[in-house]
Amino acid sequence: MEGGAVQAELIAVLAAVTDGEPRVLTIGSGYALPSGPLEEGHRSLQTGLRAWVERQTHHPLGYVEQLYTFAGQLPGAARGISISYLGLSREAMTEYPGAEWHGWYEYFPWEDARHSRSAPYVAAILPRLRAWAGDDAARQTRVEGLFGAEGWNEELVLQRYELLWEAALVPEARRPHTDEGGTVPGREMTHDHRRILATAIARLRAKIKYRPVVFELLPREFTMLELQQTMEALAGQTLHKPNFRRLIEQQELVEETGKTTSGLAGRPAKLFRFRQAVLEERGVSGTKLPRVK
Amino acid sequence: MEGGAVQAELIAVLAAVTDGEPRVLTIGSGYALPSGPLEEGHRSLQTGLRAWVERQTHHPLGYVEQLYTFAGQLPGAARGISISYLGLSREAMTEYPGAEWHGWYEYFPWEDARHSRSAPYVAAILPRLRAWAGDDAARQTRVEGLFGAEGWNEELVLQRYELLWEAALVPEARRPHTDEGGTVPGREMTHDHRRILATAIARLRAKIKYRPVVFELLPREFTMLELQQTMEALAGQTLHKPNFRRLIEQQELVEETGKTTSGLAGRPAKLFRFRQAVLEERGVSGTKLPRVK
DNA sequence: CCTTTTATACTCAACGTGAGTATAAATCTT
DNA sequence: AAGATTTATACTCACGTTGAGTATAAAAGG
Repeated sequence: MEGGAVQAELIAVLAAVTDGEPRVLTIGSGYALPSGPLEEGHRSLQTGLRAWVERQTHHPLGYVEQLYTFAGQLPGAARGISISYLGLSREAMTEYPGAEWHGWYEYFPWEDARHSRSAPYVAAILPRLRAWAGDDAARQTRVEGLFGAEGWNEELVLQRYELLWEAALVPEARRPHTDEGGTVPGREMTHDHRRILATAIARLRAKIKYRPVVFELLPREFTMLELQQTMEALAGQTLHKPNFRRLIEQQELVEETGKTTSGLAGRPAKLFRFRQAVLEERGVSGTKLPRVK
Repeated sequence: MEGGAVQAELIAVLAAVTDGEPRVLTIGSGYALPSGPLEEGHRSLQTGLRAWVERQTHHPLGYVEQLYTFAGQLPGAARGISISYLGLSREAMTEYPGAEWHGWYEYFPWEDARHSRSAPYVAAILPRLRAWAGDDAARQTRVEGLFGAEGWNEELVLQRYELLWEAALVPEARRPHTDEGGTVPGREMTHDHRRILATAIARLRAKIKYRPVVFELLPREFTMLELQQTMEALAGQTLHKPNFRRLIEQQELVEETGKTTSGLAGRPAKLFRFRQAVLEERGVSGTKLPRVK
């Protein structure tokens, strides 16, 4: 056979939102993402991925989309290809030993800008990045653009992580694995898994704005506040309540169920469900080009 | 070694726009995309891709982004993984034997909606799709949503191709390779290559709206009309001239060079170039969420 | 009964977008 | 050379979307 055959590793980022916290399913005490090699029996890449996730976590896999493929070091020192996926789940519960859900801001504390929760982390990171940048104008532009005061862009999760890697401020960037000079707060992961998680968060933050995927994370019936808080958890940003409501309504994404909540403090909230039509109707797409005729 | 090792095929869609036509670089008389297996010597996937494209077409590879990875049938009957890429090029010229540029609407004639050029193709396709859909409501919804009269969405290139495949209206869907019942106009390609091209077109049509990638396709200096016609060629749509101009100006993507065209009919046009700052700066991202504070 | 809490409705200015019109400055035609 | 043609560029106006803030409704809690 010509050309070198390689191992193909399948890696899953399975996300859920519970109690207003976005979580990710991990193995190895939060140190790794569910993953395993593509095997002969797998009829497709997604089939293989599902098999591995269910074997390692006993958690079913619903909505799935591909993230990225890259060549890298695989477990076992072999060179191979890693193919990563993002999955969305409604519940973050598991009894299976070894499988744990972790809040994803444990891994990226600087990414949770709700009520300036990330402010202290950013404040601690910035001087270290500036020191690293020194007189290099290109580095300065990147540092200020990604972590600087004006205009935090919540979609640039991966770029921020990669900048911290380049500046050797995350443990994964240290070879050999020393803590000399110190690193930045945030849970570490094996291999490239934290980078893959960053890619997943970035993708999800971008996607919720133009495709109705939040639905995959919510129960069938929910209140406006639950919907908003789920979005806020993902985006790491607080949203303007009346305008959020208006946005959802004018897009006709949801419909009333007729039921309301009860037993909680405050006025009862109407329960909504997503309109089935939306899930079928493809398209959407906000064109940004001034078409004619 | 545990787990089955597989072949990894790298496939490139290299696009350029010349004379108002978007073109794609092919081998095998327009029947295939440049491609080849990942080899031991390749330091990364992109390195491997570049090697193959240059070997097969002698064309250099500039801007490149990953498209999609899937498991499929590789040339030589082996099972393996295909990793596809989109590349952008400024010129569509090559002297190398076997390498040819082809207008991408040769492969998807129904996708060129400039001045209703695709209208006759759509008119021919629709009744055949409707016949295929029959009484199936789900099929009808898809047919009308993708090819129907109201609201042609130019980003759904892949979905339209896949629908034609399902309806067995493209030759690639016929096994064995017969023309019974007839197919729809449009150049055929080997394996999944036409599907990959569809993915590339869809990606590019989506991306030009929120990232300054057209620049990779234009010479360093260009007129507003050249910029507009390049966008129109990609989108397969005609655009409103004054509004297009306003859009470009208000986004501050370009700056005047001071020079103008000459020798051509009509009033001389100012020459523009892309602002260097844009290429660096840009986190861009138009948030669609009503953030607060 | 009044306070607190949460839900929901409404207002208004600023801005972006769709559509169309008007004017400027070249070349082309006869 | 004059007028027609072509292309470039500037301007207008209505309308819908968005950002920001305010007002009212309906429950639970003390």
